[in-house]
Amino acid sequence: MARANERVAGLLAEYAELLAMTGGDRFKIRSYEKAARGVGGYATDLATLDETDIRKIPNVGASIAGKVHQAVQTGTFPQLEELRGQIPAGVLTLMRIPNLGPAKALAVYRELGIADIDALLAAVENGDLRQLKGFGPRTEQVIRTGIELVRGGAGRVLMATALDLAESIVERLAPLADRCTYAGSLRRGRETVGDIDILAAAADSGPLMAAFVALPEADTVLVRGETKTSIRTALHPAAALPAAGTGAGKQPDADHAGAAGDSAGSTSAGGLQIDLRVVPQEVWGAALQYFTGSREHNVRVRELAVHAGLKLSEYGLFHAETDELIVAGTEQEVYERLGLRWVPPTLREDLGEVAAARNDELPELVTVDALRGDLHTHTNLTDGVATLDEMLTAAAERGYDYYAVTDHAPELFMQRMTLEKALAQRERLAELRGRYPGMRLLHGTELNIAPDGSVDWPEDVLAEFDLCVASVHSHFTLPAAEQTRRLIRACENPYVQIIGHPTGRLIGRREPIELDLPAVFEAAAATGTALEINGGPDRLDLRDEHIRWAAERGVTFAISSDAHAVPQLDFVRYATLTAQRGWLTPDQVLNCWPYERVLEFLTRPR
DNA sequence: GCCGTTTTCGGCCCGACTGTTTTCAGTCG
Repeated sequence: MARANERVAGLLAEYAELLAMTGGDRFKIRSYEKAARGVGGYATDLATLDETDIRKIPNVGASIAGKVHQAVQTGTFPQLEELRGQIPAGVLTLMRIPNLGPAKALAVYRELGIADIDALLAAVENGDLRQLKGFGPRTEQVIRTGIELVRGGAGRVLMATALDLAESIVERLAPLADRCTYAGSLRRGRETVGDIDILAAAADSGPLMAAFVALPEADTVLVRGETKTSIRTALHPAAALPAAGTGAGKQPDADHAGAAGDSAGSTSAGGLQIDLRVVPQEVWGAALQYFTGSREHNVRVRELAVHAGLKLSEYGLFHAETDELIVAGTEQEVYERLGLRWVPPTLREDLGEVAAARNDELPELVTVDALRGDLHTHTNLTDGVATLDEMLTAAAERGYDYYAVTDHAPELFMQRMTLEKALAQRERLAELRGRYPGMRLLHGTELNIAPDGSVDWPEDVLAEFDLCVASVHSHFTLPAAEQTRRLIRACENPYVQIIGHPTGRLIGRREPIELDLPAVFEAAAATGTALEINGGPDRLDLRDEHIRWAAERGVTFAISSDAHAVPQLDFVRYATLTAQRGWLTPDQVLNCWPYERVLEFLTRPR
């Protein structure tokens, strides 16, 4: 089962939002937001803690510890229910619209009775919104485009959220099946998914279907059959925030692939459809291949079958004329009988993988196991919730050969970073070196790229860091030409070795900055500046197709967690899936290299 | 409501931007 931490963090964050709407004390609101981050980022499962231990979580004091304890036991706490009673859940969903915060959400609810996005759009269309104080024509337009952004991803959930849920369900169903796994776009590692497909092999589907509809996640049973059963998870405003995200507030949503659908929160798995299909063990491979997709990939593969006088379906590979079964047991057999190497699921998008499989030219894809270190992480010196020691201990447990701490730099004013703090951290890091004999410790920083492309701190300070990541954290709306110049200049900075989350997008919340991507990729390649693949579940930045473009131009990449808490070190998993979708091999990924080669990359004259 | 090499009160994440203002409120990173 998934940890209680994410669920409870969602409740605390929801309570903070409701407090913000009802005019609560702003420092109290901040406390709940911080507590939500502390709980979500805490390494230990809340379910195993008593109230005394809960108080040891950062930013959790006596009052919140009591509520957390109650929430673990009962799923909620009275003060939350009290506020839920005052504000309809739909009003919270309004806050997913960019530039629409608690004050404006409450205003449209109180003044116009608007409690969902549909009603808000209607009010924009008929001009009602303009009557409200503080709502002018510009606000109207901002809300209109914001609704488009949110709608674009409606009904889809982030890959990380879906993976957690799918793995948890597979774990519970597996004892009843010969084989059980998730398939579909989730297995292909897409950044968001519209539903979850679970496949099981069993002689008797009865017990599996019964267990499936009895899952606590099953709010509604949509279809109940012998071979296929579909459920829908409950809509719940609670998890309206990123599970272990770095900031409370807006909810990430979904991607470009927009589908019409309900307006439920998407970072939560609320309102998500889950299908379970049960097949005989003998056809496992054919069924898994079929239900993994993509549709386009399967069309291409079936085309090959037809040319060979065969036909392929979820039941197996057959002779076209005699209907004689040839193979169906494993995916490998299916692909091989068609003259193909087995195609990794992350490549199955009909983007050249079938031809590559036929010519034995598939890339040896990068894997999580191939990662030797993490080059973008934070601590509680800035906006992380774990100490340096805690992060290092967790990194060592992962078996990393090297690890970089890259806390924020002074120009991100809210983090109150100073040179003194950075230098003190560097000393502390030096003291800790002896404690981790197998892991090289790098002292880095995450710089801010100013609109003109310059970064924090003078050259002599930058020169003393082992590693500088540079990222865009402000001025997201400059024209493309200026943004392009900005990033190229950052690449040209001899002290900047990695560009962090290069496009700055937040899935479903913020569009990428406008860039001439080929120009930036060429600058990165020419200057030997690595581009990051950030594993934050709502970032995944660079994204899959951009990685491929950049790789074609000879760019080197860094697969980074950008962890702000111990559990978030796992975010490299999502970045790695994304890197696979960009066809990357370990040799193209900086942090798959041995330490000596990384050091050479970081220190070579530029 | 949390927190304390300022220890039980008085601070707390600061500054910029934007739209609707006539001096500021809301939102964001």
